[in-house]
Amino acid sequence: MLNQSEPLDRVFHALADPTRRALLERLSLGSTSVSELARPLPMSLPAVLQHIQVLETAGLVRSAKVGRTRSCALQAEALRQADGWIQARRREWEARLDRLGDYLETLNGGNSDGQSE
Amino acid sequence: MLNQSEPLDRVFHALADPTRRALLERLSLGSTSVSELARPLPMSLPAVLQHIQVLETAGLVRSAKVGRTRSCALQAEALRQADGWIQARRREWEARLDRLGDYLETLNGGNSDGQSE
DNA sequence: GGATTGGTTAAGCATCTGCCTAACTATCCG
DNA sequence: CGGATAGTTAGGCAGATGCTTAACCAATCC
Repeated sequence: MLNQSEPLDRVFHALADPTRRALLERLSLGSTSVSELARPLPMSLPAVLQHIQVLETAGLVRSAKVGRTRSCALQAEALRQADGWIQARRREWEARLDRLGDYLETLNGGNSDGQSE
Repeated sequence: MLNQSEPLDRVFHALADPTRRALLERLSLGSTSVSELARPLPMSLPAVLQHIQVLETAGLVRSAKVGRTRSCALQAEALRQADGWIQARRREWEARLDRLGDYLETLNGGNSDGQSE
């Protein structure tokens, strides 16, 4: 993709990085500052800033500056979107996998009569 | 990240692309072949192949060759991992957001006494 | 057997990512 | 005021990504 314009793109992309997931895990324990977030991480402050910006653009984090420190907090809404997509898929295909035929069908050559409903 | 070694990295990365999500949505209707998957997409067959390989590496799709066609099917397990991570986060922070103090705390400067438990 | 259909491999390219360092601004402390 | 602390901006670089075209292999089909 040249640029990830869709919200889901941004959310999943944000979640695809272990550093960013670590940030979210830390934030799920409570709001905190940028340098506090950066402390345990093996990288420079600017790098952490960039990760936070990615999270913020994805709508996973909101932040506000108070005095000279920036406080970051989680925002649940974006997660719900990602969750919603996954849930929809899980429902669809777990239902389907329950129908025994699908696996056999796969072994047999697939799309012969794949979508029997 | 230089390479995404962890499973969650691979799964979320795979989900971050709209083409790949479209493939999964199509596959959630039933197993099918590579060229069938490629037909509605505005890109070359090799490009679709690469997307499928990404999905397969992430454990979201399994495929097998039968005759000269390759049949692709969904695999639910990897999704459950991604889902699991999201659920854990949601539980943590939605519980937290229920505690009214957190939002105020954020507006007030954050990590002052952030993790009150 | 030769053309077709379905897939695969290889090479190349523009762009994006994640990181760094250096330099700069904006508080807050004494 | 002067120094320390917290964050921000800018520029740059190595490696990953998403795509393309061209060439190639392998089952079918006639």
